[in-house]
Parts: sequence; structure tokens; C-alpha cells
Amino acid sequence: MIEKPVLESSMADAGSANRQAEIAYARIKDAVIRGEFAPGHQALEQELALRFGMSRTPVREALVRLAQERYIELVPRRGMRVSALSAREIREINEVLGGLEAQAAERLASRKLTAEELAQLDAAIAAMDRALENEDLTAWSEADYHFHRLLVELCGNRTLIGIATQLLEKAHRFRIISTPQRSRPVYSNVNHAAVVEAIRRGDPQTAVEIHRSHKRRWSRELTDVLDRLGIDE
Amino acid sequence: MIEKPVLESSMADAGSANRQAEIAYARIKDAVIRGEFAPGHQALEQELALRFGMSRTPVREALVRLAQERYIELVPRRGMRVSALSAREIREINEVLGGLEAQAAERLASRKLTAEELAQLDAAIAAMDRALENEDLTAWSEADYHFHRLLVELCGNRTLIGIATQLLEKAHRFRIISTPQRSRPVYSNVNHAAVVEAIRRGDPQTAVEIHRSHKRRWSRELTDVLDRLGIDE
DNA sequence: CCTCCTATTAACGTATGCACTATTTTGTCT
DNA sequence: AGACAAAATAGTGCATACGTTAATAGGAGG
Repeated sequence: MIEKPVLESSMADAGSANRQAEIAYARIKDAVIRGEFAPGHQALEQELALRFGMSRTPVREALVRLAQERYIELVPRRGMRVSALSAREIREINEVLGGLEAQAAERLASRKLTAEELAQLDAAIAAMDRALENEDLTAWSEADYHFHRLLVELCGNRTLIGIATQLLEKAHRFRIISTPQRSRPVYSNVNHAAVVEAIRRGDPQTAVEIHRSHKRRWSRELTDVLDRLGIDE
Repeated sequence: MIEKPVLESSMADAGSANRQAEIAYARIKDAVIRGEFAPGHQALEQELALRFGMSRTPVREALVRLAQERYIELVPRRGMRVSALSAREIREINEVLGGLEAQAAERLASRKLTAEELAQLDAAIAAMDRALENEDLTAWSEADYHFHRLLVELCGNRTLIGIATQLLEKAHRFRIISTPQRSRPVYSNVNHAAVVEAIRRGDPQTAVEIHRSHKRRWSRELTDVLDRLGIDE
């Protein structure tokens, strides 16, 4: 048995892939979504590496992935810069997501959901109602995010799930910023419940209709919110 | 002036970002899409680095990006493995893309296109017609790809453009494989022309309707094609 | 004082080095 | 010969090193 000079970091984890790069990816992404790294915030690769206790290599890998997802830009000489969510992008995401969710809802209404799946949807709506009663907009925001993710994830189309999840994360990032500026979202809960009802009845037509009109209403409100936040193109 | 020992590679290019990593990314992606790297094909990082005349670092960066786009998998000990296009994934892509393109068409019909934009669409259809007359399925396939990309790119929603383009590239990868198995696509040209007509008239309703029914027809044909190719879930 | 040019610095992009580990190969025992 | 254990091998994931170059600071000239 050759004795190897174990320098440091005993590499306790055995199983999965990329530890360090994965950690860097998750931490930076989380910081961006939660607003810790504000739009425009810059950080050098070395800086991040130091903060995470790793070398530039895994940090760079994380940055490349995040840049591909448009969370950051890699500016040649200044490291990463956190992308701003422009009004344009928010509107675009809202529009695309509307279409994808309508597709998901249509699919859901077209197949028989298990009792458990329906219970999950009901629970998600219940959580939203509870948050609304407590006037807890942050909790409502989280619950709404959860509901939308659930709706998408139940649809079974993994390609759709992947794309919609990415967009939902970005929408959630915006929601975290905008929550204080939004009026009490009473319509949302009612509409979500109605969509689930249509899904339960197996009525794709109605599910899509409701979802569409809800999105249209929110689209109009969005304009005001963007104004109040002073976000421009 | 300090004389620096210029070792090799005079770095002739000045302007843009990542040269090497970008090259690796483009070459591998192209090889996968064009079928040079068949599904299941494996290659080690060192192997690719050698082939491209660079070190493992930029190759790895390219692989990480491609893995994120699901063109390849990074298998811990065997380098990259080219992902197979499963029947399931193809159907999923077809479904999502149908929705996105319908959205794009709707948007196009809802705004006034410039004469040049309409001319571009007409030209794309003309190219498809020409290919069909010449019984050149490969050329038709390229022209069809071009038409769909154009349709999407004219819609103005950059988020939609980005997502749809990724999906169109994958669909194109499938088309390259499946072209020999497909019956002569007569309907497609007629339908594409009808969609453009609806867009020209500014009739979103009809544009969406036609697009939908076309996608439904293709969806049915797809099942046969998948059978003939022996692609299973 | 302002402008232009030069020298320095700093950060990226890439190359290389190193340790850890899954896999394979070799050798021994039954 | 087959099965199991031990050692060699190979390849990743990360750390470090290096050259290039953009940005900046400092000095000279107008």
C-alpha cells in the first residue's frame, strides 16, 4: 500500500458529479434570484473563488452555465455582471410562459389525474389561500411559484417542464423584487382554483380559456407594476 | 520595451470573446447535429482537445454547455456521450415547438410586417417549392428549417426566439436523420403558404388555426416515421 | 491645465500539473 | 480453471501557472 500524502480536503462525498462547480452554480444562481446579487452587480472570478473556498476553475464553469441561462453576462475584463431583468424581458417571459402553461393545463385536463396529483394541486391552492388570509405576500409569492411549478411538472412533457421551469425561476426572481409593489392578488387564487376545477372535470377547453384570460389580466397589471418599479426597457 | 519570448500561436484574432471554447462548442455541436457523432458515440476530453489542437480546458467548457443543452451527457469516467434523440423527446419537442410557433405566427399576424419581411417569408417558401420540384429532400429539409427559423425570428420576442431556436436545432437534427424516411412533404408547403397569407392579411385567428392543424397532421405522420426508423422511447 | 503617449497592472483565457478514484489487469489461492 | 484480492492504469475534476491584453496610472509635451 503506497501512502499518499493527503494534503487537504478529504473529499468526503463519494457519489455524484461535480461537487465544487455545482456548489458554485447553485450559490451564485441563488444569490441572483434572491436578489443578494442585485442587477448590475459585478464580481471577479477570483473573488468568487475566494468566497466559496475553491479555485477559479469550478467558478468559471458555473459562470459559463449561468451566462448561457442569461442570469449573468461574462464581461471580458470585469468578471461576471448580473443581468438586469428588463421590462422587455419580463413581458417576453410572461408571454411565453403563458403559452407553455396553457399547453400544460390542456394536457392535464386531457388525461386522468390520480387522486394524489389532484390533492397536490388542491394543497398548493390552499397554501395560497392561507397566505392571502394572513396578508403574507411573501408566502403567497412562494405558494404561487409552487403552484405554477406543480402545474407544469404534472404535465409529463419533460422538454416543456425544463423550459418552463427555467422561465418560472426567472419570473420568480422578478416576483421577489416586485412583491411589495403588487396589489393583493385576489383574482389569482380564484382563477387557479377554476383551472384546477376544469382539469378535474377533464375539460381542456375551459382550462385553457381561464388560463388565457387570467394571463391577459395579469399582463395588463404587469404594465402598472413595471411603471411603479420604474423598470424600463 | 521588454522583449517577451513569443512561444507559439500569435493570437491573430483580436475582437470577440472565447475563441477556443467557442470553436470547440460549435464543432462538437455541429458534429452532433449533422450526425457525424452518432447517438451513443463517446469521446474523451483529451481526445477532442487533441483533435481540435487545444487543451482540455476549453473543450471542457464546451462540453459543459452542450450537456446543459442535452446534446451530450458527461459520464464521469468516459468523457462525453452523445445523447440519443428518443421518440419521446422528439414528440415532446414537436409539441412544444408547435405551441411556440403558433404564438409567433399570432404575433406576426397582429402587427404590420414590412415589405421586406414579407418578401423574406415568400422567398423561404419559394425555396421550399423549388426543392420539392427538384425532388431534393435534403434541400427541402434545409429550406423548411430556414422557414421555421425565419417565422420565429420575425416575431420579436427574443426569449421566444432563443428557446424556439434551440428546439428547432434539435428538430433539425432529427430531420437530418429522418429525411430519407419521410414521404414527400406536399402539405407542408401549402400550409406554410397559407400561414404566410394569413399573416399578410393580418388575421391572427386563421394563422393559428392553420398552423395548429398542420402540426396535428405532422404529429400523426411522426408516429409512422418513428416506427419506420425504429426509434423507440 | 489638458492631452497624448508610455509603462504598469490586473484579469481573463488557456495550458499544465496533481490527486483521487473507477476500472481493468495481474497474480494468488482454492 | 474460476474466483477473489491487490496493484497498475487511465481519466476526470480541480488547482495552479502563464501569456496576452484591456484598463489605468503616470509622465512628458503643448
